[in-house]
Amino acid sequence: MDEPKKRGRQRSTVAETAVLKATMELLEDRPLSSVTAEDIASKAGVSKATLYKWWPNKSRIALDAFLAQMAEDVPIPDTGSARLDFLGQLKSAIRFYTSPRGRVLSQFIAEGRNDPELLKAFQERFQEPRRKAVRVSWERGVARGELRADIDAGTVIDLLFGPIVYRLMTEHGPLNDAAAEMLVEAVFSGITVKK
Amino acid sequence: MDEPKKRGRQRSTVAETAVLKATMELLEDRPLSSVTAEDIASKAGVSKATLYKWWPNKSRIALDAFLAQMAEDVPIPDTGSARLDFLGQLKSAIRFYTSPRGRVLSQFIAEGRNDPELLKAFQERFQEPRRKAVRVSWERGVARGELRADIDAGTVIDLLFGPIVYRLMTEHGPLNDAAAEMLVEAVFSGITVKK
Amino acid sequence: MDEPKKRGRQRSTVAETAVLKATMELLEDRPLSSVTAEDIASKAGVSKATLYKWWPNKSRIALDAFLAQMAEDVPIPDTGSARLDFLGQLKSAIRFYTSPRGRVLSQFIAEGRNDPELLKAFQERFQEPRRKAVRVSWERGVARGELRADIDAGTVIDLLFGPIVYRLMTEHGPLNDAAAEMLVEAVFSGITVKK
Amino acid sequence: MDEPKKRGRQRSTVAETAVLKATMELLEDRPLSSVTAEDIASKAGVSKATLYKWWPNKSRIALDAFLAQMAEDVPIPDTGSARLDFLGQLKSAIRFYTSPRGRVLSQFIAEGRNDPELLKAFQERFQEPRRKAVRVSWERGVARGELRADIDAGTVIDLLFGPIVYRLMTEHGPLNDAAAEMLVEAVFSGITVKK
DNA sequence: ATTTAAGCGAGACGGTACGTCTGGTCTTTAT
DNA sequence: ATAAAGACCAGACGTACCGTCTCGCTTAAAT
Repeated sequence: MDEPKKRGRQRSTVAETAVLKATMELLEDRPLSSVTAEDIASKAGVSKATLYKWWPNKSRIALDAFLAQMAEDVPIPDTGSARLDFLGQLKSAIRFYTSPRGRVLSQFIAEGRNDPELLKAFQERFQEPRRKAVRVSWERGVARGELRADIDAGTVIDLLFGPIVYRLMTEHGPLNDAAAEMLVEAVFSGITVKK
Repeated sequence: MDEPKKRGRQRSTVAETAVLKATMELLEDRPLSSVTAEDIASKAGVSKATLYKWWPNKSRIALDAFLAQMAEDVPIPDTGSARLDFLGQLKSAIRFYTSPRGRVLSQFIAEGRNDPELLKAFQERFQEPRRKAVRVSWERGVARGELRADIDAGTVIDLLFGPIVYRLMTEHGPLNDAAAEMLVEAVFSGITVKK
Repeated sequence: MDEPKKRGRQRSTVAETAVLKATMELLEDRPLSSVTAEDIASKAGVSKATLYKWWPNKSRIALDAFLAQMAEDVPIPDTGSARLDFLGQLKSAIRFYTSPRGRVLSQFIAEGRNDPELLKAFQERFQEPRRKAVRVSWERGVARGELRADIDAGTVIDLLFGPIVYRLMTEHGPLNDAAAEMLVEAVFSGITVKK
Repeated sequence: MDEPKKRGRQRSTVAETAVLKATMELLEDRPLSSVTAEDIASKAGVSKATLYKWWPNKSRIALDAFLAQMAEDVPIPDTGSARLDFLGQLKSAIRFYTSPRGRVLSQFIAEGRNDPELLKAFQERFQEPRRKAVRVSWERGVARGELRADIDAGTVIDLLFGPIVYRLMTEHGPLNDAAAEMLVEAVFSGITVKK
């Protein structure tokens, strides 16, 4: 590789890892707003200066911590049936969103309201890869002639994931396998009565 | 009436109105997190003590300010067609969400992550009445035989409004009349190819 | 008196007194540079915000603390003999400078090197009153015909107090009654051999 | 020569000189407290580690920088008149103290309040040689019968230099040739009226 | 008419987190 | 071995905002 191998002390991977790990553990316990930079620093055994040397603020540390423990690449199911593919994706999304680690996600969406940079980073590094995976399933279904070519992928993705995100944020409805199944059924068949 | 007419100086409606008005004006400019209690107090010509006498915290002032300027009751369209009813409701929701005043709404959902009380109040006083209006349309459609009786109203409401809230929170897709039409089309007809 | 009695909560004299007292106690133990604002706040049972509301920085708190425990007005001895007056003033200055509280004084002169505002305040509020008292003694001596009218008071004051301040700052010589007597003898009689 | 020529890279005299020069230039501009170790390192083109390898702390670098640019040995005037000798020494001291480089001196006295080691080093390496030179003049004057043998040299030195140091530290009076002359006149003749 | 129980504006206060800064140490690679 | 680069820790700094509190004034029902 063409790494020029910088002079001087190298960035401590130990410190970075410790920070991300400590942050994630704290976030599983309590909301980002109640985790302080000092909490992170002391739990990670790192100085606050180091935190602010590498990250612009607390939220970005949290985002990195969150992403670091996510699988690198998003699996794309291929059952041969678009419906089953989507159902699988929905169910696994729901399972993750409702896990201790996944709950953190709603914090980023919330924090994104006050921090456009964070929102952008979150979109690029978390949302986009996942939306892309769904898009692939969609295109396969269209290619197979199962799905309507006249609807755009973005609309469909939001149709499936919007309700889930909505429930994640406001907790007004169930988030479980049954919910996934109902959504998929409605989206696939439509809500109207067929003659 | 059964007002015992309390002794002493009465609560100043002038002050309350001024607070709600000032708050709303501030919220149209910048996010709740950057509006301070002092900002509100000084803009309203009111003391901070008065604020905290009547509201438990800043967010609840904001919520009251937001609700105060909303129409008392939610109109329920009745065109005779469930599809047109929903389309109208969606479009008007989108128009509101994207207005200066409507944008504030996302702040409450965000703030709700750290403040369960606020979330609850927001749900009861804002969400529920609107969801109820949609539910009425749904039931009319079912009664008319247009819509499937085997899908529950909650699922359908989230199917229509989830994508919009999702886009409101993360700004990843368009929020306009066209989006409303695409959503309604997909939800009504389903996404599969009919033979 | 015509104090219009300001509206709102009055400045807490309790807090102010506590701050000054705590600060002075800390300063008797260790140098200003090692006393932190937080030390003062916590020892005084006051918040850091209150500190910075009333004082621009730590040094000014220290100066106020120092001055608060000094006698309001400087006594001017009047023995009828300029020599005895000066000797008394010198001895009591030395006694104070070498006391735990007096040692703090050198901190202000030192800190004054980095903080012109502090130096100015220190001069006006501590030095000037004391120099004035000596000046009065000087003028009495001149009026009585004991002391030379052709030397200016400033020079004489510095001749008496310069050596003491010098020793206070660099600790290179004794600071006691004997030193005061030697200084006075030399200054009064001159250092040359009289025929 | 018999230097065993140690293995490895030799201590860079270039680096040392650069550090001292850079430090002195910085100190002529602004107080020691606002010159950071990093300022010195970067201006000297040297790493901070090198600084702390050769000097225990910032103040000691400054002291070395200050002393490096002073004449090695202090001239001892010998006009045959103690009064003229002292006057010359006083004037040249004042001229130096008020020069850009000389002003730095007050920083060491100030810093000495928090750093006894520094004070000690400053005394030994700067003060003592200068005091010794004055002491020699004093002894010559005593030997010639001009000056009183019953006053100790330390007292006289402080009588002459104390006022100057005092004015250097608190800037309350003039520091110039005229001041030197007034001091010498007062110290030599005494402040009392002779019959 | 007088009391008395609020309500209110002004603004001080304690608490607590923020993000910045500097001093001084340590690690890595280059000389 | 010594240097330059630069990451690192410790911990103080001064600022900001929250929500509470105290003060003295005003208002209006109850006496």
